[in-house]
Amino acid sequence: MAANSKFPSQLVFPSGDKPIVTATDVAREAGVSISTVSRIVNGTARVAKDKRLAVEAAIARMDYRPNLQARSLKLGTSMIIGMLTQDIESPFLARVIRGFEEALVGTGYAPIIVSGHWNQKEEIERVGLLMDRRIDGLVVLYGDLSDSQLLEISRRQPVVATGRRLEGEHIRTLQLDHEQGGYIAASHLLGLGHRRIAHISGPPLHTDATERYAGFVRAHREYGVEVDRDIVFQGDFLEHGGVLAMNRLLDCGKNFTAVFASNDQSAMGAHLVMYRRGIRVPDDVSLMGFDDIPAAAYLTPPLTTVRQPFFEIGLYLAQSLLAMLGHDLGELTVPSMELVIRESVKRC
Amino acid sequence: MAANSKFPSQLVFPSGDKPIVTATDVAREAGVSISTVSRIVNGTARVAKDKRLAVEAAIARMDYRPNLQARSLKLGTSMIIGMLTQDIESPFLARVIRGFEEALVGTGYAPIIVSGHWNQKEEIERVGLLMDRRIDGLVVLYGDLSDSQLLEISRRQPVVATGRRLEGEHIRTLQLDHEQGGYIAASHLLGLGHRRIAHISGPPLHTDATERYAGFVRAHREYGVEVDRDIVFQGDFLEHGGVLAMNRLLDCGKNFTAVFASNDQSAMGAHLVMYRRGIRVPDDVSLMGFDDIPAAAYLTPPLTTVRQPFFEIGLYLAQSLLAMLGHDLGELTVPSMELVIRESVKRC
DNA sequence: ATGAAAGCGCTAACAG
DNA sequence: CTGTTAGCGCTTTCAT
Repeated sequence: MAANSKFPSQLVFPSGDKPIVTATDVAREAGVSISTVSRIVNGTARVAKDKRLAVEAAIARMDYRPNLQARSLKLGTSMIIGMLTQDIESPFLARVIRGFEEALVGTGYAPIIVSGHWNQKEEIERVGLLMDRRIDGLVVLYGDLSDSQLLEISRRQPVVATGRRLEGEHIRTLQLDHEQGGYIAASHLLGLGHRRIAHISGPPLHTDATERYAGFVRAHREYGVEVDRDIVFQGDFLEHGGVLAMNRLLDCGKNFTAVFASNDQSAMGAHLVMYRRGIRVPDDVSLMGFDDIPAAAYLTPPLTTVRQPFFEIGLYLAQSLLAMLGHDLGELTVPSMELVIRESVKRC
Repeated sequence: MAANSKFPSQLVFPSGDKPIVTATDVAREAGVSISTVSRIVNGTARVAKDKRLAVEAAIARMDYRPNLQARSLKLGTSMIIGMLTQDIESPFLARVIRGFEEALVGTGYAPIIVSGHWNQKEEIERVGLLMDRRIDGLVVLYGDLSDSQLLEISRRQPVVATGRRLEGEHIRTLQLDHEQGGYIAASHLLGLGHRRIAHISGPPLHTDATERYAGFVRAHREYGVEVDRDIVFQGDFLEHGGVLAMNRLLDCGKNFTAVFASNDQSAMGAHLVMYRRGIRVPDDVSLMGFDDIPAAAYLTPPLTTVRQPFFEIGLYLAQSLLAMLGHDLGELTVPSMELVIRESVKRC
């Protein structure tokens, strides 16, 4: 069997020393036609037992693996899903990706991830590259692409996006209720007796951030307490923005008993500033975050926050996309936010 | 020009409503042959100005984008690089990926990332999937693949791997000097007068971890102080392992003035335990980490640690791989570790 | 049940 | 300078 030790001349050694074997090679080795090989590999039709055995033996012996690119070209489907994320280092985006990835296991689809770095031009370019590879679907995790750009993109392949609400035939969006999240956070503080609550906001154009603030305002209204705009300072959803805002807050001379940071990363920055200035959390001031990133549980004190179900968001996105691709996965449950009480907030 | 409003019948609408246009369509539209289109798109040869203009106009008008899969099939190169990571949520792996990604920008290569979750079986399967897509190169970020498996894989396409040392024609490895890193950490503590230094180790089979410990031991030897094995406890490189180890350490009754955690995540766990038990860092005990993950700078107090240049590691890996793929990028500098002094360690 | 042949979209000889 | 043609590796009619 190992008798034909000389390889057919057309076998190539692309960059390694191991020949790359094609279905044609397997067919020759097994003494059948290439169509038979294909049928066996894909289980597309019945094949006589002896041939099947011969082919399977050849496949194993030669270590044949079908070329997915060729198959894709023929089938008109790449089995790859493009993911546009903003920053692969972001703790919460990473968790969404992880959930998405998890849902894809076993489906044959593989994600290819590109980063846009919150830069519209870059995002467009990267998505273009993805589309050049004929992705079967695209998931857009936040970012600065306009709604109409997204709609246009969805004319090529199904799109699912987070952080916006959008209607379209080949597009699905997931937008959690951030207003409600902000409301939950503020209510918790208000319910514990806090009446002067400072806020570190997010990027002014980021709707997730502005909605959280809106919920913060609504909670105040319900409690009949006025929000003092003098103690809301702008952050940028990053740690450093949190330190800047917290410093300004402390320097403005106004008093307050709690601060609601628009996300955990801002809260971490604020926390550090208070540590530096000898302000104890939560004894001197309570601190509340938003997101529940992995590090939140290991701050000292562990951070009270509103949990966004990132992993489940990833799962949900994958399911929505798969559904548009014709894979039926039954009911989809929309994840919701929930208060995570730890130790950075105390009764006022 | 928009006169021919009826599309050629063979145009298909895969899952969107926008026709997918091929080079053939462009050729027809511009009144030239398909090879001319190819030549213009790739800049492969001189083409008469009028035809070039006509083709470019057609491309713009029809919004043509070459099908990379087809090109790959023809060229025998996919322009995709596979990355096997262990956990996309790991703060340090994410940074390596980011560096890698950065180095790839503009090269035409795109990474596709899969996770192995520190599970050999899973790793093999994912790498197989990657190879089915005929990746042009593979980068292996740590993991449980054996050296011989890696060598075998490198017979198909160039491989670059971290966390081990390995020789092979189509394989390059990057292994930082963790022994030296451990030495740096321990020396810093010893130099500040600490004589009883506890250690939270990493996974016992993880060579990075064992080497760090070896460096820790060497530093002690040089200072002529004995390491007390009773105050080294095993962790797992994760936060929770850090809390478990720290609790055991505190409960064992032995005294110590500093703890060297084998990585920052372990240090975070240990830090939380001390916070809980009212032990002040660094006043009561000094704490030293390893890695310098993003969160390290925002612990309270900010964590003194040994920085691993993850971003640069990513860059380096990309360069090595690109070099094997025939792209000359000049000198490669091997990044080294360095002490990052913050506030979690003080003189004893 | 199986083989021959066409063709997915593209590039690269090879002729003109 | 430009068009014709032969595949890249695969799946899938269409005959047999």
